[in-house]
Amino acid sequence: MKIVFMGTPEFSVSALQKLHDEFEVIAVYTQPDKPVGRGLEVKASPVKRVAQTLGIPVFQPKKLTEAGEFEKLQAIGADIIVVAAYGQILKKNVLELPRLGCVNIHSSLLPRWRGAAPIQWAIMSGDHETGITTMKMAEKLDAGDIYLQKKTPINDMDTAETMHDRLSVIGSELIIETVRALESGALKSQVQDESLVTYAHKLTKEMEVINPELDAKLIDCQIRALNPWPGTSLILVSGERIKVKKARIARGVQSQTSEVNVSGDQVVLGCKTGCVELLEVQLEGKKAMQASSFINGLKGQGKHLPLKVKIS
RNA sequence: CGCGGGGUGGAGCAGCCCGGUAGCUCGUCGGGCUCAUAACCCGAAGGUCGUUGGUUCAAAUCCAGCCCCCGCAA
Repeated sequence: MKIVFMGTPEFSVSALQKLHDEFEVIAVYTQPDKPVGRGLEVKASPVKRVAQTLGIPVFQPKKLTEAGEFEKLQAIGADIIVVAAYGQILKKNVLELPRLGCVNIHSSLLPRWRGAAPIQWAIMSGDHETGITTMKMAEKLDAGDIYLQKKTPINDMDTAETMHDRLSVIGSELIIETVRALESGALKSQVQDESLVTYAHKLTKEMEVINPELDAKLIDCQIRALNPWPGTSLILVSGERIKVKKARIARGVQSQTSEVNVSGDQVVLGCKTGCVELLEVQLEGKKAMQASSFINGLKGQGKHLPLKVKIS
């Protein structure tokens, strides 16, 4: 069983490792190294770094459709191609190349949340569960026939990060099952119900700003969905930006809408309905800190509550 | 050479420009007040001021190098 693996971010790493343990991964495709982070250092993708330690040949075409790339892939001679957040669209010729086809690991319960940010959108929308889908890839993005699915609940304190980590592991397990079943020819696929399709479009920086004139419930979902990236921020009337790293729905407290206040030992943001308790915040250039520490710091500087939040 | 902020008792900050006495808001410990308290009052412990070197009679403070943390942008 010869596998070509295509993936790029951290999410794909555990799948690659498991596939390497169970089968023969003969090549890895990942996005080209690019300048990233402070100082714009050129960095290899997480998948590339792991592939190299495993001694698997790495290919990084800028575009899989470039001249000569298809022939290279063809020459590798895979039985199956496994794709996990690779970051490139595969054309028909590639999809039809391997004997057992191209299989994708997608982190949602398709047909819900096709697209680039399924984990985040599931949390943002207040879904109570999400999961992993493996599917036979089609030309249309995330629209292929479903092989296997596995659910996992979204709990009150789950963030995109905790879900990402859990789903990454589930994904690696499910892809093993899927490949095994495909190998034995015992796997049936199921067409997606187009009437249930929703799209999880790409996240943007603009989504990080908290609008205090929304329900506390929605703001809580936003904070958990956008953690750790792009994060969520309160923009104060004074122009200061306060990143909210951790929060939860507050109970039994009140605060004026769009104001940050202290109620008992809680630091709360008044929303349209209800309040959100701020647990961990971060100022520009500062480390994340407990909300109570933040309040201590304010007092030390002679600043006073409440803090007014800019309404967007 | 992408732009920028920061490292000061357990936490968060001020002090640095204009070198010379360690400050503020909390926390901790002891005592007091109170029917009581996360409130109030009194007191105490706890800091090689990131690190190395330089300037100086004197450096948290000025200068140079190094280490670490973080925001923006990508």
